[in-house]
Amino acid sequence: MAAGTRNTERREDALSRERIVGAAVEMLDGSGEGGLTFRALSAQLKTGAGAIYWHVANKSELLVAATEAVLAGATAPEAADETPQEAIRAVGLGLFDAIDAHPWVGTQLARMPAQVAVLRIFERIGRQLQALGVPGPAQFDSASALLNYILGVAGQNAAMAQAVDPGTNRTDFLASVSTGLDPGEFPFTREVAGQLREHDDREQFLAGIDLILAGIAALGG
Amino acid sequence: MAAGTRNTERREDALSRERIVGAAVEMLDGSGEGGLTFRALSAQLKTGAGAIYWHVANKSELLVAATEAVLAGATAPEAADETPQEAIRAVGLGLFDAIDAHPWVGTQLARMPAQVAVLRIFERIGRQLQALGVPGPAQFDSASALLNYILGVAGQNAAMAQAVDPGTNRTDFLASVSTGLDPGEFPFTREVAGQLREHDDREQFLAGIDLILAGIAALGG
DNA sequence: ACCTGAACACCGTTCAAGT
DNA sequence: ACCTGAACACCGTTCAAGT
Repeated sequence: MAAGTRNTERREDALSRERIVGAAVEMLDGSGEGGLTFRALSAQLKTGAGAIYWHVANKSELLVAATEAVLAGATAPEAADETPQEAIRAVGLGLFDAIDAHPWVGTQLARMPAQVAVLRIFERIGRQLQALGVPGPAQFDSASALLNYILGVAGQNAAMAQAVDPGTNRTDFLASVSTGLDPGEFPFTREVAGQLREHDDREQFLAGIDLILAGIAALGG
Repeated sequence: MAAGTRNTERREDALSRERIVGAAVEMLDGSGEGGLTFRALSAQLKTGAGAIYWHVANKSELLVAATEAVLAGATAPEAADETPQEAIRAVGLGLFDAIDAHPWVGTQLARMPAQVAVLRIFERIGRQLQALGVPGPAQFDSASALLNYILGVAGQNAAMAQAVDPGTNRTDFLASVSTGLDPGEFPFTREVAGQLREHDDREQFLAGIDLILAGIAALGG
């Protein structure tokens, strides 16, 4: 019962769904999507591989649960004094930052449709659009546009994090890719790559949201 | 040398990268992402599993090549009489329809960053924005917003196609999901689900593009 | 140069058997 | 009720050996 001095993992008595999901999140954070294995997971939890299946149906369900676990903490607590636009930006940023910290979440959101976590984002966006006064028929299209944009960014960020090895940063990677492009075929891409230095992914994400919000305002009026 | 009467697959003499990629596309179309296997592929090509590795480095490269092969035919031929907005819509629709026919392409685009196919879309969008007169500093953000939106839709469509079994349609699936949601927690989502009947994915996709284009026009001054 | 196919090092998942 | 761990049916990839 006494805690060991240098023993990091405490010997919790029973296996539980929470412990399994927690360990899965840790493994996903530490070694990426390929790092999560029922063998590695059971080794870390000090059980047999099949024990996990008593608490979790399969790997897909485990990934969904891990995504939920991460996103539960990512949804900001709805400040009362913010405008609908600010609220939408906050929802987006919460997701952006969560995926920045856990890139595998981005892949997961893009893979499974109508996941509860995705529906929750959709719901929050939709309510803010209603508060914003977007007319009924346009609400569906507007919420979908915002959600799809956010999921698109999420997916690209996740893909980038997976492809670029942890040492180098994204900007260097993209810059090197674009330098290799044929100037005749890719003039725009190469020109824009020059602005990569003073470029911030997070700011660009927000700029995109503002663009869509401006469009909603323009068409709704 | 004479063609068999009832023999569907002609016995082409040599294995080649093109034949491999072609067979891979067929298998992906027919049995989805999980259906593409080096064993199944080599069986259909009537060779050993390892033979493929002489023409293709690994499965990841094969998927990229298959995506390129499909998208090569999807890029519309740049009509001369269309406005920049129409051209952007056309690029988007070409991609939308290609992914509708080959859902695995959507997943693939979301998975690998800076794929040539993606850069080609980015380039075409960017050039149309220049033609539209979008000021230099805003071009990068605007092109990124459009690309991320398009990729987001692509990913969601792909996920949907993978999750819903071929028999049922998406609308029924989404409707049944939303009916199961707690009305107190998901009022907007449930309300919007009622509009699902008279809803068209393709039209909603275009509505989103128009929303972003309107935002670009509004912010561009 | 190109192909064969057995072998290697893995997977997710199942299931009899234990406590 | 919960856990164990061997076994099953797969994977992608490699590589000696063939032609």
